[in-house]
This record gives sequence, C-alpha cells and structure tokens, in this order.
Amino acid sequence: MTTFYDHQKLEQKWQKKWQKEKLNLADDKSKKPKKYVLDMYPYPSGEGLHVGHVESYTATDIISRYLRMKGYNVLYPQGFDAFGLPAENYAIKTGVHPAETTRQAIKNFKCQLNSLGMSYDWSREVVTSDPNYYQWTQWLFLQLYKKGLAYKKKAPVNWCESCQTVLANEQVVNGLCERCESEVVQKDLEQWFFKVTAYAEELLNKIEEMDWPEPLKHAQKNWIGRSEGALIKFQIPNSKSQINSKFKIPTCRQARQNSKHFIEVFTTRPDTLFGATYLVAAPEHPLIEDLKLKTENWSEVKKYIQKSKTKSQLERTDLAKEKTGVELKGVKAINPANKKEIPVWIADYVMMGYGTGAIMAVPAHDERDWEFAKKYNLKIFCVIEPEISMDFDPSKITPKQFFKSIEPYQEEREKIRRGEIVFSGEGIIINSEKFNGLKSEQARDKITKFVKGQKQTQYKIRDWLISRQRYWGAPIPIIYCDKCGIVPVPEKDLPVKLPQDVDFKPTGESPLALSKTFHKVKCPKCGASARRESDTMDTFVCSSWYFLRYADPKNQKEIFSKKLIKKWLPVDLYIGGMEHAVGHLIYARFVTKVLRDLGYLDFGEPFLKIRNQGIILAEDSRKMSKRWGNVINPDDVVEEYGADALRMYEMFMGPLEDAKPWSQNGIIGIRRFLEKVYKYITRYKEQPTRFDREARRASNKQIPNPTLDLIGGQTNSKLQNSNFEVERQLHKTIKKVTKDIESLHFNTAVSAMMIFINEVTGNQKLATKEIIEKFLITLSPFAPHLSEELWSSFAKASEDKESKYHSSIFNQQWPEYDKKLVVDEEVTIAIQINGKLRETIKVARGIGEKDLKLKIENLDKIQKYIEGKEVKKFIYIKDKLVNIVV
RNA sequence: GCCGCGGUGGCGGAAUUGGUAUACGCGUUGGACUUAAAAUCCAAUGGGAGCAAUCCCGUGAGAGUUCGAGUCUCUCCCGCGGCACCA
Repeated sequence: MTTFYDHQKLEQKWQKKWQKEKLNLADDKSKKPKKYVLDMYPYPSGEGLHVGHVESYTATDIISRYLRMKGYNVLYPQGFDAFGLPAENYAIKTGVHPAETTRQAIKNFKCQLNSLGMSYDWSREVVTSDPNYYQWTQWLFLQLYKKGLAYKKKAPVNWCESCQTVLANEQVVNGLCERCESEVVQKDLEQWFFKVTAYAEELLNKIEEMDWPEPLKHAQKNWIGRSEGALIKFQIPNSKSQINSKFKIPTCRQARQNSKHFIEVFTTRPDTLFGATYLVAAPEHPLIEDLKLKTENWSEVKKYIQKSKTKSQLERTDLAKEKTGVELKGVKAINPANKKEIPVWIADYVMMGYGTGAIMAVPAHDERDWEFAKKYNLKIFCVIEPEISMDFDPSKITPKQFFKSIEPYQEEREKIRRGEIVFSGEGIIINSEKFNGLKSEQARDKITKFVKGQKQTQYKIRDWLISRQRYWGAPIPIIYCDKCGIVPVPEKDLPVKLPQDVDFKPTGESPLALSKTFHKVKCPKCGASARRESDTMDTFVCSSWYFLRYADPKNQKEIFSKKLIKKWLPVDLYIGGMEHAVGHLIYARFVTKVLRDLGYLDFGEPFLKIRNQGIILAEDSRKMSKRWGNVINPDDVVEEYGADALRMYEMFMGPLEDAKPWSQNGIIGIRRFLEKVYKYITRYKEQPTRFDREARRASNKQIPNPTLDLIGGQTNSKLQNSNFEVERQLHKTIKKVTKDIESLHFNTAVSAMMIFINEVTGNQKLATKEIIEKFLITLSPFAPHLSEELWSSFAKASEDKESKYHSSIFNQQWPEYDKKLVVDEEVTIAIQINGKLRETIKVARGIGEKDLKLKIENLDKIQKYIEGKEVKKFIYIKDKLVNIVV
C-alpha cells in the first residue's frame, strides 16, 4: 500500500527518544496517587513475541499511559519468567547453555516490546534466573520451611517419562503432561511440597470479593473443590463369632485389633447411610495390608493392587472405562446405622488422595456405586425417594386428577425402590428406622450424630509439589546430613548458585546430582560432610512472587522493603491468559497469604482486578500453529503497517476477553484511519492562516456561545454551526474514550475516534488547534508514535521554545470533557404506533409531552394511522421515543 | 456428567436502566479521478415485495411478561471453555 507517513522512521525516532528521556519511570518518592498495572510476564522463548502478547500488553500500555496523563504515579514493569524446560531441552539437543539461550531470547523480547512502543519501566526489570532474584526465591522457600509449610514426603506423584521430572497436579491435563503431552505415570517418590491446603478455605472464600472474570472465579472454586460432609467409622469385627456372641469378652489381642480395625469413610451424604451396602477402599489404602491375614483371597487382591499400580493416571481416570474391583473375602464391616454386616471391596475408582481413601457405597443413590453394584451383583437398598413437587393447587383438582398427576412420580419411585434406576437427588428418607420421613438435609446432621460421625470439610486441592528433577531452575536450599538430617541452608549462604559443570542429559535424577562442585558440601550445623538437595524448584515458585519484587527490584538486603511494598502493592490491574487460572494465580495468592502471616505484607490478595485476554485465532479461525502455517508474526506486521496500526487493530478486533480471528484487511482499515488523521492534521498545518482568519471572522459574527472558545468556520453561519458540531463531537469522543479505557472496552473507544475523524474529514469541517490537540491526546495511548509525531510537529510553527509542543504529548494532561457539550440541543424522537416504528421527528431537547403530542398529531403520516381510531395510550419517554397505542 | 460463557448482516463486532437493532471497521457494488491500474474520494449495502410512496419479515428455536424484548422469565437446540470416578 502506498503510505503518507513513514511509520518505520517515525516509530524508531520516538522509541529512541522515549528511552533517553525516561518518561515511564515509576517514582518511589512521588506524592501522587499510585496505580500498579501488570502484565503476566512472558517466558522468553526462542520464538519471540506472538500477537497474543501484543494484545494484552497493548491493553496495559494504553491504561498505563492514560493513568499517567490523568496524574497518577504508575508502576508498569516488565520482566521474564526465565527458568524452565524449553531452554534446558534445547541445551540437551544442541549443547548451548540455557543461560545463553535465555539471555539471547530476553534481548530479542525486549527489542520487540520496544518496537511496539510499550512504556515499561525497564529500570525495574526482573529476570527469575538471575541469582539476585532466585536468591529470594530460595529465601522464600526457607521461610515456608521454617513455618512447616514446606515439607518433604514420599508420595505417589505424577511423573512425565518424556520430561524426566515430576509434575504438579496443575500441570497434568487429562492425564497428559501439559508441556509435551506424553502420558503421566504415578511414581512413589520423596518430594518437596508446599502446604497450599492450609490456606484452602481462605483461598476459596476471598474469591467472591475480587474483581475478576466470572469464568476465572469458577475455575478456582472448582479447583479448590470444597465439600461438606462427615467422617464415619465402620468397624471391622475380628470374626463372625464375635459379632454373634455379644457377651463374650474379647481377648486382649482381639480387643487391640478391634480398636484398630475400622475403616473410616468420608461422605457428603450421611443421609443415605442406611443404604450403604458395601465399602470400597482405594488399592493404595494402608489398611489393606493390615487385613492381609483375614483376607481369604489375598493373592487375587494382591494381583489387583499390583495391576492398578501400573495403570497410568489416564487409564485410571478414564470415565468411559468399566469399573473394576475385588472383594476382600472374609472381611466384613458393620454399617453403624443399622448394624448390618456388609462386604468390603477394593476398587481403583476410589482415589487414595481424596477424603480417607475409602467410601461407603450407596448404590441406590450414587451413579458410580450403582454401576459397580450392578456389575458385581451387590445389594441395592433404597433409602431416599424424591419428593412430589406440588406445582398445582390441590384445592382446584379432583382426587382422580390428583392421582393421575402423581402417577409418573409413583412409577419413578417404584423403579428406584427396585433398584432399577438411581436417584442421586435430595428427597425424603425411607427405610431408615427413626429417621424416616425427614428431608435429606435434616437427616444429614441427625444421622451423623447418631453414628458418632464427625462433620468434616474436604477440599479437592492438594499440596503443591514443587520439586523438579531438572537443571534450569532455582536450587532447593536444603542440605542433607547423616547426623542432623534435613538442614536448611543458612540465609547468609544464599543464593545457592546453579553450577556450570553439568551434563544436561536427563537421567531421572536431577543433573545437579551429578555435578561434583555442587553436590558435596559441609553440614552447616555440625560441619560433617553432607550433600545438597539436587532438585530445583518448579518455575511457578519463581512466578508466585515476582510481582512483589517490582516494588523494590534491586534490594540486596531483603526480599523487598516493607515501605515500598506498602507504596505500590497490591496490583490494581493484572492482565493475562486464562490458562493461569488454577496454577499461577492460586500459587501467587497462597504465597501472598503466607508472607502476610509472616509479617512481611499487610494484605492477603495480590491482584485486585484481573482480566483475561482472549486468544487471537488465525485468519482461518483455527488456532495459530506452525503446523497449519497460519502464524502471524508481529514483527512482520510492525514492519509493514507500523506498531501503531498493529496496536490499534488488536484493540479494535473485539472485546479483550473474547477469542477473535485475525484479519489482514482489518489492519489495513486501521492504517487507513491513521493516514486520515495524519492527512487531516497536515492539511491544517499547511493552512493555519486560513483557519485562523476564518475563525476570527466567525467569532466576530454570531457564535452560539462565545465562552466555548470556538474558532473556525468556512464562510457563513451555517458552517459556523457545523464547527460547533465538531466541538460537540470532540467532547463526546473524549467522554466515550475515557469511559471505555476505564472499562477496558478498547474496541468501542477506537470506533469513537473513527467517528470523530469521519466527522471532520468527511464533511470538510474545520477543527481548531485546540480541538486537534485534545483529539491527539485522546489518541495517544493507542497510537503513541503518530500522536507524538503530530504533537511535536506543532512545535516548528511555534516561536516559543518553551511551548508545550517541545515536551512529550505524554506529559500533557488527559482532556476533560464539557458536560454541556456532550448533549445535543436537538434530539430525534422515534414515533411508534402500537410498538412499531413509523416516523422519526427532530425536536428541541427537553420538549414537554403536550407540545410534542400536538406536533405529532399534526404529522400527515401519523394522522393516517390514528384517524378514526381511539388513542388508548400515549407513552412518552423523554427525548427518546413516543408510542401511541390505538 | 457437572459448572461457566456465548449464539446479532457476507465477515469482525455496536446497542446505558427494557425504548429508533445492525454504530465502527472489513468486504461487495456503483460513481469520480486516471491512458490504465493501484491508491484516494463520494454513494449504496439485513432479507423480501413494489415504478414509487410505502409495506411485510428479521438478533439460534418456541412460548411468556410488557404499550414496547437482542436485553427480563421459562423450555429447547447449537457452539466454546473449565472440571471430571472428588464419594
């Protein structure tokens, strides 16, 4: 396309100047009110920035620039999530050290971000792989350790064969590794965990108070997964004879076993306890081993346990698969409600990690138990039936009709009783002795008390597994001593630096374990020779606190100073992808709460307002992917159309949070708009005298309101009026853009600016310099380079070297709109007859109902409709619409 | 299966509290300029009927509330996203 301005020259010129002038520094000492605007920092991959980054980063850049012009002291930093697997995998393949690839990638990213005109305060840059940063990640680990919130335990964990490392639950997607999509298997390993579960309740109940997107809130609530229920113990008697002969005194050994041998289950439905016809324990349940002697079919049981151990996460959780299990023959449990003896099974549809690892099965009222019971021919016993809903008036119905209407219910009840269908809802208790007739809700507490059960709240969320058997991460600052056991590295010895002499080839053990310089160490307690922990931390530990470091990034003595944290935190606006809903955001909230409880922070929620940007799809509406060859590289777009056009187009595409397909023609449309702005203002500059002359002439004649400081107008009063319209349009635009930036509706803000430009160019109306200036300021957060260029171009015309045009447009104040000017004096009123639009009429604003009625009734077209008919109603919505009902 | 979000022209999308549906952009068509093309500018552009004035139909489908529904209520269909044997 032919262009009227050279975006490359112009953009580079201003980018250089902005960097030199340091316009974007957040001021620690300023008394102005603060705002903290934050992007989710990028992982510096070799691929560079993609258009999705550009979308969210432009949004925050617009807001930051806007807030600065509004008079805020804005913290708008950027950094890099620099540790992580891709760099290490690349090192395995090529031998290039991750530090080197990361350094290169960061250099490239910064260059790209600058070429987009992002107004980051680079003096606060944070790089998580920098020892000055990970020193404090390690320090954080030590604080958690001291508090008992970091602990080591042997547990079944998710293991990715391909990445040769363990993964957090949050990194396993449908049984596959989030990163490489290979199958995740279970391994029993000794690993470090952070006790996120200790904060489950607070993490959950603060969600509602936050200004976050609804889907994000739901994802978090779901993940934390709170449910209320009860713990109930099922006794396992020693032998048949013991239950039958109540009065026989048990031997000491029997008594001891008796007290030990019970199975505790967690249930959310204690109201169905009378219907529990068997128990099921997870294959990993420790009690199974204890019951070995009693189990008559031990070899079969052992085989089943072995088999389920080798199953992958994917196999075990595959819902489509038929449930399997094995009975512990010879072992019985007593249902504490009705004292009936029930069988005990083992099945891998029960998970060890949730509740107690064992359940009471109520096949009549639980889908899964029903399926299992049907397969293995277990007893189904109905204890709840649905309530008949009376959504009709019984007094207005004959007995015959009544019975007819409840017929379907009766049929359903019969089927439930016979165990033909499952009823998992709430209802009325039956077959439960003295609890019969109660509603489920009432029965829950009563039955729990009756069997001496304990009320309990369970969460689905697990503790956060942070160990990784990989090199490119922050080393866990722990030393193992034969005498002293686990010894934390003293804080003064931090950082525990990553060694250079490593072999990157993964062996299932951390590469650090094979480094001679790293591994051997003296115990800080006793001085004996000891060994270092060789695992590194999950990179999400690094990103769980980076937003705090921006407040005080260069502090060598402490993680951050309380004073600066108080000045800048919490984050006022955080924009990033929805994919971090349950990982990063939960971890960051957790760490914030821990630091608060340790006295380092005085707030518990780091992000007051969060918005998620939607993904940008390719032009073919598929995901952008190398595989499809449909990836748009922002560098190419910047080169061809300019950063301003790219930024503005991405804002114009649609709502920030929606998924939107790319359109090459769309960006051309934006470029056309920018050209129009450029041409219009250039034309103005070429003929300022004409504008001024006409403005003077106009002001000598009839200006509607002289205080409006109106200039311009071509030849006569009609045009004067049209210039008045330009001023009105400007104020409407300022109002709309201001409101839209604050509510993040950037697409309609761009639209408003287009309407303004169409108004002044299309109708050949003349704007004044003041109008042009204000418009440019409004445009500047969106198209910073062009706005700055046009702003500064006024300086040449000015004789005064001290004039504002010699200073950046971003040092100007955001324009206020005039309330009087945003309302039109004339309004168009829609006239409806019986709700259908028939005519519109232009009248003066604020016209009274009587005057309007008279006017309308005189209109020929309206007379046609109301002639000879009775006007039943005349509805008038002020300055908007009239509806005549005939 | 459960939970959440959504469905508006040829396309991306606008539409305060229920008050003129389709703003703005793209595309398309016609015109101006040009030897010609591109670019630019102007005009038209939801569908249908009509010479026209004008009329009828239109926000996934159906019903309801209302003077009036894209917006509120109910039922259903479709798409996207999250969680998923969580007891």
